[in-house]
Amino acid sequence: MIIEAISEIKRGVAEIIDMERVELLLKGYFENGKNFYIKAGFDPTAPDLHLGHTVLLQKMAVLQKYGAIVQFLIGDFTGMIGDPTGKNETRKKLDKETVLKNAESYKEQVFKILDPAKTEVMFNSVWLEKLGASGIIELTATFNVARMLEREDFEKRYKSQTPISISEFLYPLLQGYDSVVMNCDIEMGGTDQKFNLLMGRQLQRTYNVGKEQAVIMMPLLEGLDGVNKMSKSLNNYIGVTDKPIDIFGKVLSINDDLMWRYYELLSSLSLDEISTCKDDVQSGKLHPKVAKENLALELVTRYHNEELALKAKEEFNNVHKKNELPSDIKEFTLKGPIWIAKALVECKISPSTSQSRRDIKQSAVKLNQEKVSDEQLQLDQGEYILQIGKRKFAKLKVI
RNA sequence: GGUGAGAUACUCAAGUGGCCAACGAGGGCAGACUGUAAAUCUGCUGAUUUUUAUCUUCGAAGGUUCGAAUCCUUCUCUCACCA
Repeated sequence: MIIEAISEIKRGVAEIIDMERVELLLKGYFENGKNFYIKAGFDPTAPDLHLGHTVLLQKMAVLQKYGAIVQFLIGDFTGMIGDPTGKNETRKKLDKETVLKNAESYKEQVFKILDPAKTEVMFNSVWLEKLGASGIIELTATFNVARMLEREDFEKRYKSQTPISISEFLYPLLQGYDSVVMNCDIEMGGTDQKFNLLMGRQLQRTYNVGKEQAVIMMPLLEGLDGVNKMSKSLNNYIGVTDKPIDIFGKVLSINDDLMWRYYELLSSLSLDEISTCKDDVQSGKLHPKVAKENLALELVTRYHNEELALKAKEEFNNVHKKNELPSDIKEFTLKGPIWIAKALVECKISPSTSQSRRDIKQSAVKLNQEKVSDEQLQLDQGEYILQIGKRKFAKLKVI
């Protein structure tokens, strides 16, 4: 029983620090029904969860089955510093109202995966605001600059002469302090969080809370481009609230290598099933597109339902194979006569008339499924379907 | 506090008085080929119905000049060395 649990927990993880502790916690649950706490921090600004987040959430859901209570921490205080991991940018502090609203939105999305009965939502401003200057000084005294600079991204930036602000040094310290206050047993995060995660362990020791958290790190899911990590700002993400057709389409647009990565980290298929599937594709028994469709179906089903998933597949094939139009094109009504380049801008499928002209010149623009070659074209009264490239559509009524 | 170097479009990075809306690379968009995949090839990539034109843009504000990303002054920010 425990052994099965362990192998399920280990699947796909990048690294576990202090595996003995994890095993101990599991043992406590299986033998005495003792629960334990798992902390995971989230940024308060972006309540749009995408599949990159779900890698982590799915793993937490697994742990919930084995006695974990998830401490879902919303970093409303640390959020204003900005995590130095990756990009650096000092953010404005959000007001309470917005934070609470975002939290609600988080819950809505998170509970598609996590068990609400075993989840506590927390805000770190509750204790960090009370910390005060003396508390912060005490905290900073536990660490030295050289150690801080050991951290890979700091080191890189330091060597490449990219500025690092002092406040960024504070971020990992505060995140670590969260662990002290929350008294958590395990903290989870992406591999890019390693330094921050270890900080919690370190500070729990320094502050003598009587335990040192184990750390479970999940790999970062690559975004649709297959290179960068999935993120909202790079616009290479699949959101859990995306429409079925969008999830389906986005999954189909990833390249074949990436598909296996997604299978491994997102699918609920067992590793054996996945490797069989992979073999079949390699031997030509299974078309890679079908394998991709199966994955897409699974994901749409998870975040919507099976019926919608099948519908999305049908729609997708209609649009792209048979060249039909998608079913839910946005509609606009404009006064005519109107210049086509302008109409494209008004329908929000082109950023400027200059861009429209360029697209027309490259015969990327279609009017009622026919290529447009005259960039001066005026549209009179009537209904039209405008299209740029393969993905941008709009329905236009000219009055 | 002192000295020196630097800031160019989404990013990196050329350009040191007119030929600069600004080389090149990456990214992005589009076309061909496909499985709306990848790879590859091609075109485009500030704005505007004055489109072989006009307007705005090379950290900010002024100045010199017929003309400035380029020269001068002040300011802001970054980095390095010294203290």
